[in-house]
Amino acid sequence: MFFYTRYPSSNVLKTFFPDVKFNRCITSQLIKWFSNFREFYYIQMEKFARQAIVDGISDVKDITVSRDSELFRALNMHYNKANDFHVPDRFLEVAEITLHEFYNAISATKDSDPSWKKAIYKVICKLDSDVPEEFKTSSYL
DNA sequence: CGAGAGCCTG
DNA sequence: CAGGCTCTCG
Repeated sequence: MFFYTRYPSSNVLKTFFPDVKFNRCITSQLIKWFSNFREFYYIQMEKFARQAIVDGISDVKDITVSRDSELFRALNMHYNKANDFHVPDRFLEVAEITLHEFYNAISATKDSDPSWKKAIYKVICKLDSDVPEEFKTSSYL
C-alpha cells in the first residue's frame, strides 16, 4: 500500500482494514505505523542521496531508480519482504523524484536549515496515487 | 483540546 | 515497529 500512497488520511487508511474495529488507540497505532513507513523511506532517500554526492555524481540525471537499484532493494525488503506483489512503476518514479529532491537540497546545502526536509515532504505528498481496490479485501499491509 | 506530523529513542 | 515528546492546526 505504501507503494501507492505515502500520505493517506486516517479514514482512507482505515478502509483498508475492513476486518478491524477501530477505537482511538488502534487508529493512532495505525497512523503511527504508517508514519514509521514514511520515516524509513525518507531516511533511505537521504542516505542514498548523500552517497551519490560522496560518489561524485554531479548531474541529477545520473541518479536513477530502477528495480535493481540498491535503493529499491532496500525499500522492497522493508515493505514487500515476501516480494508477493508487483511494485507499481509509479513508485519508482516517485522514489526517483524524491531522491532528486534530496540530492538537490543537499547539494545546495539546504540541509543546514533545521526544517529543510519540509519542502521535500510538501512535494512528495502530492505524488500519491490511488490504491487498487483489491487491497481492501484482505489485510494486505 | 485532540489529531496527527515529525523527531528521537529503545 | 512502538513510545514518548514537542509543535502545529482546526
